[in-house]
Amino acid sequence: MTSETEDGIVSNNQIDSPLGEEGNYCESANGGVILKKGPWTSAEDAILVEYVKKHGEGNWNAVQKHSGLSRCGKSCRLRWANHLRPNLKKGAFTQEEEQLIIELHAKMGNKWARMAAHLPGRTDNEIKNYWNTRIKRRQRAGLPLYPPEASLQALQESQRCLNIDRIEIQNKSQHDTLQSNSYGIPNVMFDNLTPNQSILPYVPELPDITASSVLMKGLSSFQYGSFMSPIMHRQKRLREATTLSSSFGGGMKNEFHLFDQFQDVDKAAQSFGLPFPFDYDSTTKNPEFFGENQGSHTLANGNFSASKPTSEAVKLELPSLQYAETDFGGWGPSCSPSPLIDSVDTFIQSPPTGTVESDCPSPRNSGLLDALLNEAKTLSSAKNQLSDKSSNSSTVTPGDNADSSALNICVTEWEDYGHPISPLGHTATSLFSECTPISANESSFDESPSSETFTGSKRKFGCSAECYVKSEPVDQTWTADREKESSTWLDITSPDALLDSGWLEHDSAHGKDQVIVTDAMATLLCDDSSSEYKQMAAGASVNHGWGHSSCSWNNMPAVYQMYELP
DNA sequence: AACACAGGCAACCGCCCACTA
DNA sequence: CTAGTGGGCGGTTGCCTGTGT
Repeated sequence: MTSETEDGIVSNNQIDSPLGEEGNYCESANGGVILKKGPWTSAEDAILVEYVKKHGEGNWNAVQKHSGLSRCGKSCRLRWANHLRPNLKKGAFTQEEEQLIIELHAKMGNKWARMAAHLPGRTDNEIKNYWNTRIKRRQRAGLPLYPPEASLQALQESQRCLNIDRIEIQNKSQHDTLQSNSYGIPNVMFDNLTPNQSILPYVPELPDITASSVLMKGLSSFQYGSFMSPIMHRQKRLREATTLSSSFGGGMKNEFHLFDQFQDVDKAAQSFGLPFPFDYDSTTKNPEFFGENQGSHTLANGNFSASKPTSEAVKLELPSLQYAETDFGGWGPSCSPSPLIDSVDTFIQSPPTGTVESDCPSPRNSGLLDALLNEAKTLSSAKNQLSDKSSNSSTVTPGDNADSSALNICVTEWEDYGHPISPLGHTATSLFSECTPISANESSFDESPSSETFTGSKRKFGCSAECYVKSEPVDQTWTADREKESSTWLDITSPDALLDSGWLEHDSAHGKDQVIVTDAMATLLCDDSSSEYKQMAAGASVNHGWGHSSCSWNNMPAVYQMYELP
């Protein structure tokens, strides 16, 4: 807590001594010097500012030696970065900043420092606090974390990323070395770059559906895999504070920088559950889209954030948007809500002990999903064939009504997914019903209207959001067609449903419950890889959930592990 | 008006990782 | 290989403020 208000009024008892006699002290690591903790005094600030003026930033541990300031280096660095640094903005975020934060978070996840790089004068901590507060608010209000605009933008960019990924992989397969360009990124990647991509200027536009995007499309249901990326691969975190701007501008150090960024963008968009290629217009014009996506967002709201080591219960840290939807639209006639939420949530809370990591050297190692993808890619030599097959199975046609509905998540659909044993403690239906269609003018991202609508008093937030939100009118655009669609939704939270749907088959002929991955999924995974997994799956005894698999569960690809039930 | 309570927020701490000498 | 350093991020703490009683 600062000792100084924004007007420069210094609080009492903290003015005179740089040591701040009221402060806490701790033993220094070196020399037994007592270092102060706690709030900074203005005198300390002055010392630090003076030091930085003289010596510049960096070498923070020298501050204490040279200036006599009884603060550890890190404390000095943080103080400088968060409070004393020139050009720091103080005060509330502007609407533009809020919007940018939302967009950035949709793309990056909890990459506060990187987000801060896009917000001059703002610090990562400031953004984090803002976001966490915002999350709480929206969770209570049963609102989605992201407005549709941010979702769509992130989605579009993610599609490009997927395409880039495809190209990169193709490039690798065609050239063992990356000598064609020093970064291993085809020149074509930048040819169609949209110059107005303020958020992700490095993301080029690439046309068409691709093998990897098809995979993503089909597997984006398992976005949790990639959501865990920052957790599971934290050790692989790359330094990229400057790469957002520098990578495209030529400052990129290597291809991994670039692709790590893609990975983050990737994660954001995998969750949208939108058909590919994504038709922006058809969806943005469809009011249902926004409202219905909320359902998943609401779900995600309930799952939000934080990370733990992989070996323990894992909480999600990526934006809810990123695990907002499963994308059965890519597999079936339309996009679906997130039937995996429950099961995946369970999965995440009790992940398999093994680490699903691909040996594939792809730089896009973003977690379970990427691991799967990499495996699939590695195993598959017929990348483009997959695209054909998958596009056949995913009959989404941009622009038509079916497509629009494919983007939608309807209450009734959610009711289909209301799993009685949801570990979330309530069904997806109830979660969805808590959310309210987002209005176009909510693009201000101000939650207060919702608060008023639902509560009239923040105090009332203490009550479950559904107490207030359920009174909101249900999506009136529900149609018979979509209701029909809903009957085709696959509830893969239940192995039975998988079995019923044909995705999995009992092999009762062998006298015991076995699961065989059907060709449909095989197609999705591409034939080569799936055949391998088929064998693995065939050896797994189902026992209502694959947790009792007799084959090596840890060796199962993430996509199958996701089916584990509570 | 006083009080209790809950939420918002700023700021710090601890852990971890990447980089570098 | 190791220690030092900088940096990122999750979590926590405590104060402030608004609201209801």
